[in-house]
Amino acid sequence: MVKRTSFEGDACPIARSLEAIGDWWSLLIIREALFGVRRFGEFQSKLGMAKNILAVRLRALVDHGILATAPASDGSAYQEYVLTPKGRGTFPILVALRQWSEAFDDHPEEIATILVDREKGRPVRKLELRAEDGRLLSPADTTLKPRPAPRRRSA
Amino acid sequence: MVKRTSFEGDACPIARSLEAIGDWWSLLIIREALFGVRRFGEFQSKLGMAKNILAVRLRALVDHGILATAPASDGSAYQEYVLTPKGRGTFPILVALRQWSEAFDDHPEEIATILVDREKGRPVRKLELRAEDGRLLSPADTTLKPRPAPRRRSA
DNA sequence: GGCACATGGTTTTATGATGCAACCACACAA
DNA sequence: TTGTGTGGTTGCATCATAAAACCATGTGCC
Repeated sequence: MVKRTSFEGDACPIARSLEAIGDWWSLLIIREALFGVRRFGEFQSKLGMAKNILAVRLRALVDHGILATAPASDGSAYQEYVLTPKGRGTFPILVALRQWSEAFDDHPEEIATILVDREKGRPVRKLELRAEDGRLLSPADTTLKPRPAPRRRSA
Repeated sequence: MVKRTSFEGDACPIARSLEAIGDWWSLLIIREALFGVRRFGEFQSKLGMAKNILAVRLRALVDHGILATAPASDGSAYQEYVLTPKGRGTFPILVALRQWSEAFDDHPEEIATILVDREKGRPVRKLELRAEDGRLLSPADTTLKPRPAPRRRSA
């Protein structure tokens, strides 16, 4: 088997999320969905991707519970693809990717847009990782621990 | 051409970052590197991936300025792969992926590790997006604006 | 120096994924 | 009923990936 190395059973949460959204198109589809895109043709024209893989990706995202198909909305009998809460939960991932580009891209002048807070129109803050008590954490300030066993009733 | 649809010239910063780290293995390699892995064989055995694509990925990450090759460190004349600042800058992306899995995975009990603050050993806070003035922002509270033209000296 | 072995890859070959174009099914309108 | 637009599926060519074999260099030991 040469199957593209599934991470489905992997214990690492990063690998698990990549299993769902780790391919070239899925995150871009989610990005468009966060901007309100819902229709097949709209995804296809905005992303400029082949229709067959768009169909495959949309199905996979629906299977993963990231998108859901809604029967209609504008009257036409076609279906739409809307984000589930799980899908909207990817927002920090997209923001992190965006901020990484903004901070480290070799040609930042080619980046066309900035993410702003809608109310004030001002750029958002950078995402930062903090400890429970509020201290700012760098990668070196963190470590991994085994997950505590889930408490069972009859234990 | 069927070439895998490069996003190199794309104006969207998310697409640009996916161009560099949007494939199956790169983020996992970076994850290992953040844990201190430096040697080819160490990446290969920990990730269980084919050596040829590991070689291709490492080269690509070096080309993108995410890893750098260091001449040695433990005496042996082999080379090592160490993260650059740009590489360490992906940390929030990995944390966001991890937290997304923790929050939405269908089988969270299979996740083996939790990210804790090294000093206290307590779980870290969730990443959150805030406005300049500190307000917590949801996706709907944000919007995109065209990037302001860079100020030139002779303008 | 010479030999075995480990490290760090490259080459070969098979298969899965991607991209494009063509085709098809259905809804809606004239 | 013919036409048009949306929303896909199917075929085929090409690319990327994976596994295993191979190879080059370094390292340890005598």
